[in-house]
Amino acid sequence: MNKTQRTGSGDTRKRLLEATEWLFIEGGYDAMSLRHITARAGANLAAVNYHFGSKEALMQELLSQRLDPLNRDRLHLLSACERQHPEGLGAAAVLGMLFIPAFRLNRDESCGPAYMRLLGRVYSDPSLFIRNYLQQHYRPISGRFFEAFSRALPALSRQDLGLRLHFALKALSGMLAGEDMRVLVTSINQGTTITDAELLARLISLLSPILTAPFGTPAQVKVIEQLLQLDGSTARSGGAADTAQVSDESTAPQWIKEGGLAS
Amino acid sequence: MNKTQRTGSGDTRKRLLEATEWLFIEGGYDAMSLRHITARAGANLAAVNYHFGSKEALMQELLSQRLDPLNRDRLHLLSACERQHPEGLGAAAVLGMLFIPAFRLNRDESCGPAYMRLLGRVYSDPSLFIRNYLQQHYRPISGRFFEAFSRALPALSRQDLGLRLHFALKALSGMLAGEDMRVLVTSINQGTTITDAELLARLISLLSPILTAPFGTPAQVKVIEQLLQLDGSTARSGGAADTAQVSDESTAPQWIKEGGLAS
DNA sequence: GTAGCGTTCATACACATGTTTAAATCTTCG
DNA sequence: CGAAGATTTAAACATGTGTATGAACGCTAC
Repeated sequence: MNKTQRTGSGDTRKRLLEATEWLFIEGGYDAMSLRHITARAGANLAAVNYHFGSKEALMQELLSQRLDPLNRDRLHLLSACERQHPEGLGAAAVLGMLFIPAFRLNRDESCGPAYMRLLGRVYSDPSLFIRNYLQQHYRPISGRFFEAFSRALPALSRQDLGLRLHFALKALSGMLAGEDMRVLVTSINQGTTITDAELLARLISLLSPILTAPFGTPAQVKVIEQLLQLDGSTARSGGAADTAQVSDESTAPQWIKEGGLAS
Repeated sequence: MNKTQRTGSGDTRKRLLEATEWLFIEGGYDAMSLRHITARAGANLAAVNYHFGSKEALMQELLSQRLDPLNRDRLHLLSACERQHPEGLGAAAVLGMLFIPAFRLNRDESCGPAYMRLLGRVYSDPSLFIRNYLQQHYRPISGRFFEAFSRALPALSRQDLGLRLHFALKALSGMLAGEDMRVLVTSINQGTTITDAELLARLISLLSPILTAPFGTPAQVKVIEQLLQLDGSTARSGGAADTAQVSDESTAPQWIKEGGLAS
């Protein structure tokens, strides 16, 4: 389909892709206009439609370049690990297979200047086009990993597992997209940067409880039920009713102490 | 400032607000144009600017109507509970103070048709206007709850706590915004709907480990380090190198078994 | 009835978006 | 050189957006 495309200065294509990547990382798909892209790339407005055909085709090219190697590596790593451990993998290990290739690629300069943030944007972008692209191009890999998680957590129903996975990945992409990675990297002992491996271990530590934590006990449910059934009189009356209303919540302390992790 | 505004048919204002709420829930702030709003409300295009002054003012009015009571209830509930339990609250309890008012308001028909989804949209909308509004109107309450969490989890540094809270709330808003609440409500024992209290208990069960889970052990970090340092040769070479490469990962099984939760 | 006022309406403005066109320019090779 | 083809350019198009204007409508009170 594509001709050789190797004449003249020729790097306009590359510059357009670079500018697109930056602007997408910074603001997402909708906030990234062709005029911004071409201005940043030092190219003419029509260049995008000449070299790629449309804005969506340009974005598709970028996503393909960035995401295809990632998913290929993920599948390879997962398959290889499963082959090597027929006794089964734990949920944390499967999470590792999902993240380790991303961290590997993040080290290559060839894979973009801020690979993690790019990934975060991709997974959390609200644009219909991006969501459709992901749904189409990620079906095989997501199914593959779902099966792996399902084997690692046989006690969970498939619906429950889907819910928890969705929950975990939403948290992750929201984190990757923002500036928060920096915080995650340099936090805790303030100032000292941590290695990729430590960062990865932290991520897995935060995410795997989402997959494995048991649901609330009947006792907790009962306490919450009582808290819920107190009509929200604070909203209507003034402030005097506060103490009177809350004195009804005298059944709470057991749960509050039971569920809490005081120092 | 506002006049009594009580003449003629007069319900245009209300219809505009209702249409705005629906369209915001369905697509977010940017996807919601004045022409869509007015068409859905059966009003003229100019009606928004006549009754509210601008699109942003209209949205601000909606957010104020929906969010102000929520935050007032949250603050009241937290203060009352703290007063009643001077020995301190657990992290799960503070999470409860954050969510219980939302569930209470969700029962009122007067607070909109899909209060939870509205909340999810508000917290996850990428529009600059919405984010600024939240940052301005939520500073007191977020600071207040941060202190409560900080007291409940004194072992965590403030940076660490901020990170984990951000993480947890990203997961939550991503979940609320989608259709996934339905799944959460009707899942597990397929078909049987669960009560609000059970749902709330599940949410807290999923979120509180994010706040309390310890970070990865040095042993895990070491395994991950080794997995990371294998160059991603799968990306470059063909498929024959797979088994050879992965045979280097023979140090993994300890961690994989240690970290996993096999049936 | 008619003046006044709140409300609705059709319309236009200024701007931003993705896309297209045709001319101008550059590069390459016979 | 000079023709052919690839690339760049400026300009326009069609559409969508929030906002503003001035005329028309409907009701109330004098």
